[in-house]
Amino acid sequence: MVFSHEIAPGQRVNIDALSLRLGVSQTPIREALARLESDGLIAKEPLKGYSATNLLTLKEFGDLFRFRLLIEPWAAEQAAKHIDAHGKAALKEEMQIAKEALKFDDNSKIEALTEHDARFHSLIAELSGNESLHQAFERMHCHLHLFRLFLANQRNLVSGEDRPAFVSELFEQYYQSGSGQLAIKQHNEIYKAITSGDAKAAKLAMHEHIESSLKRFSPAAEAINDL
Amino acid sequence: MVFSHEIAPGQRVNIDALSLRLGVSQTPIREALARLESDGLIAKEPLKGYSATNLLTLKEFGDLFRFRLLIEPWAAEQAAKHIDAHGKAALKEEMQIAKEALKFDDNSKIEALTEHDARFHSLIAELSGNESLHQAFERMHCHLHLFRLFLANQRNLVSGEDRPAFVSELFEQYYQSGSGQLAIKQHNEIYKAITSGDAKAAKLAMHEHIESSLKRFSPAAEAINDL
DNA sequence: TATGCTTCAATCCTATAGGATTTTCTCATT
DNA sequence: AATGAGAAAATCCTATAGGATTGAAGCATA
Repeated sequence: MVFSHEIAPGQRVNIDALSLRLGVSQTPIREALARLESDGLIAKEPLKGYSATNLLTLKEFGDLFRFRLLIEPWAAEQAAKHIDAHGKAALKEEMQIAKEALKFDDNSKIEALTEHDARFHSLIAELSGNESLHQAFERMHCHLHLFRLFLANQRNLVSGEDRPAFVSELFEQYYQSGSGQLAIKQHNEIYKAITSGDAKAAKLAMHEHIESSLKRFSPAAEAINDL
Repeated sequence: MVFSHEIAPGQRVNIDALSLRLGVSQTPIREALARLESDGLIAKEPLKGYSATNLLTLKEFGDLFRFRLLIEPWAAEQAAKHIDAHGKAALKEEMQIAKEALKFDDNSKIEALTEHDARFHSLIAELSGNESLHQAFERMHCHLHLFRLFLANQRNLVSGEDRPAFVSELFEQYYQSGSGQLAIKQHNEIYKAITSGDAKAAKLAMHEHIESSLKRFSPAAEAINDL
């Protein structure tokens, strides 16, 4: 419900209402909220209640990408060093899904590519073989994922002239057929480097991909920060 | 209770018993366990119950240190770049505590230095200015902290001849007055580099400190893994 | 008209009880 | 003596009810 913005960023979460809505009692609701709090998706104020956390601020957005630039190129490098048949198959399958997704229509394509991107980076974190890195990545990545789902949601909700310029720009530059396959091309570079065991190339390709990503999303992050 | 080994690694956690023991009902117990599960300190098996997670395996131990080698030198580097008066004061105070702790007797010294080490590294992660890194560090570090508290506990519990060799060796090498101040010396190197704004030196000093730490603790990690 | 106090509603927080599942113990059979 | 089935105990899981705290509305007074 947080990811689908059924519970919007900043919105308060009523335990009683959720309990009725989902047809379960309050105890399992409270457990779930406690877990989400650990993930940073829900904030708790004692004696006041729970509420969904706000979207990333501009600083948090920058911190997240600088952290990604620190750990993900290394993860790709390690993945290239340790890659095996099982890992190759998993990567190949994920790339196949991405290629199929490019044939979808706009809305479906955006949704499919967003999900693909999350799985692709998560997979490489896993293939790094370092459990600490993998866990750290997963915990961090859900915030970025939420950020992008928010953008996709904005594109669907706000139609025509009311739609903020940065939203239209972002999606036309990124997801449309022209340069829209850019991310997939970059993923493919990373994929080839890892499966061929070229650690150095994998590291470099990941670094460039994340920097490219940062440049694309920065205007959106700034616009959201000013809201 | 997990940190103090009142709940030992691997031991099952009975909700009813905890509820009686702490004088509260089951609901707040369940919430706390849900949070600890997110931290990886407690594991849940549905319809079976909760139990404290086991100590780090040898692989997890290695993963954790390789991850530290990736993020902490960078954190020290960033801290040196962004250091301000407030940060300098905090670091200075922490180093002062460490120097005082060296005067304590054996048991108190070990306890104090373990706590100091946790705070020192955490502080630098914070001073890096990167919130993503700081959070990732905190989540990971509690496992290492638990690992070392376990060692300190072993030293207290197992007396004389029954004490495993690696436990005695570790503490004599590390905490005793001879080379025991090694970690503090290394901390001091890092401290000086950061406060003087020498980013390169801070990064290097942190890297060497963690590698040194890894060498000291590896025998213990292997021995525990074989238990 | 603005400020402060009181009262009421909403919501969180906790406690207790009952149903469901798992585990363990006992007993009978091979 | 060992194995399998059945029953009982332990434990988890959920639901409901009541106490405690917070926030807002209403009223009186300066």
